[in-house]
Amino acid sequence: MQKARHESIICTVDVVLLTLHEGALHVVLLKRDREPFNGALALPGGYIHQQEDQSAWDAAARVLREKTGITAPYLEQLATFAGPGRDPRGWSVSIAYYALVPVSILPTDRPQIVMRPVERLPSLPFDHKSIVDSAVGRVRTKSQYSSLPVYLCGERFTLPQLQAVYEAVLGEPINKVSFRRKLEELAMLEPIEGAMESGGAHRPAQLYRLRKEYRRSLSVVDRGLNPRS
Amino acid sequence: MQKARHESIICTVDVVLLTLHEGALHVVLLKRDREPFNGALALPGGYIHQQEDQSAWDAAARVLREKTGITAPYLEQLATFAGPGRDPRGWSVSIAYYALVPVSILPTDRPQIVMRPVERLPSLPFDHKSIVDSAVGRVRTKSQYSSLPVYLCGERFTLPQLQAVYEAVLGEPINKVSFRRKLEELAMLEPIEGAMESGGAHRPAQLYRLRKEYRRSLSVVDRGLNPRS
DNA sequence: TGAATAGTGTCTTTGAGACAATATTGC
DNA sequence: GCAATATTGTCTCAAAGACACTATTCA
Repeated sequence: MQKARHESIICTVDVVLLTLHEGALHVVLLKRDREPFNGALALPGGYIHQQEDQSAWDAAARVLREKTGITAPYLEQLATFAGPGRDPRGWSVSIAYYALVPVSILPTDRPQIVMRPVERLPSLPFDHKSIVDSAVGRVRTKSQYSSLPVYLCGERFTLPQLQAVYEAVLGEPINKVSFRRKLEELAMLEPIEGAMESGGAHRPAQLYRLRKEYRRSLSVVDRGLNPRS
Repeated sequence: MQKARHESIICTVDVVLLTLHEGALHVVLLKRDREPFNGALALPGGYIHQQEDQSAWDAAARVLREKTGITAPYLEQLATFAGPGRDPRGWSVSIAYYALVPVSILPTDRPQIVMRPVERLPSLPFDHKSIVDSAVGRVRTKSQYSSLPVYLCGERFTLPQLQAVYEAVLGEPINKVSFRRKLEELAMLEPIEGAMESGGAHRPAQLYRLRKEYRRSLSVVDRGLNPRS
């Protein structure tokens, strides 16, 4: 029925780290410092370490931390990419994760870490282009019915800022009234005492933050054939 | 940054094969014929075969075919389960898939293949309970906004039958008019010339089938914060 | 005061559910 | 015709979008 032995398969995790920069989704890429594809820009990734990692999520978080210094963002499994041709070293499995962070927490002092707009990706090694495209699709879909984009904002943000983030991710304008009604319904934000203004010659906007119970999770709206009943 | 060597990790695929039986979702389980957990009921699964499999999907389809005889159902990647504790043999990765089939195509002549309702699962080895629960959750969620449940029907079905399938999967009644409006909108069904009646003393229902372009894919309804614009 | 953007009220449109009328079959 | 279920029409209700009005700040 099946072979008793299994030849060793290359087992890795890759992380699609997304952020918003100049109003557009960007993916964080690293210049590789080893073969294969030494010197090429690629997703942060690495082998699973059986001694350290208690799960694939742990491995992804560790790889992200080791390669970019980023800790504990929103990090979720995307899909697994596997096959004989995606890595020149042989049959390989990559468990892909995606993460969202505000651009402000990205390290700026490491030239090997760069950001590229997801709409104009450079050529990428392995099947990393498919992985990025898949992550972007997932983020767009999930943003339609959840609070996912808040993880692209910093800790404090105004509703107009958050709406701009949603619009950048979804690539289309959103009705302001509906947007605020929906956020009200999701009940995951709380106002902070103290408004911001900076923009200047206009009414300042209320600052909000995620309520504690949503700091690391999502709020999802009901939807479907029959959300009622 | 990372170890140059990677010890061999156990790489498998598992398939959550779901069907509808007596109005309830059931998962197909196999009596294991080898260690570990010899004799226990478990998901059909097996090693990736580097020589044969061109992808993880291929491996899942092969495993399903070899273990149950079922070919080419709706088969989609679910998620990957990995860690040091889920398999007594060591750090393991299982790329899980789920499949939907009409109960009529299940083999009935093999006693090692059984069906269990997903609401009353027997105890399962490995983390197969988590995998099944995850698949059931995915199917329920996806059924809310897509045509997924049609793959639980045979090739020909009436709208009342299909509605009953949706209701069984979602676990709640659906408004008949809305249901038909939604199917109309999805535009994936076509009537077959010829009605069925069997039930007897009442008006017969029109038989439908999937339109060719949807035979192996899904139709998904728009949804979200701003489906318009 | 005027420009600019934040925040809110409300009318309109759209889509889903309720309900019921009509259609068709076997007895 | 009667029972039973399929199919369709239409009214009602709720959510989403459009639009505009008010609020607040700085120059």
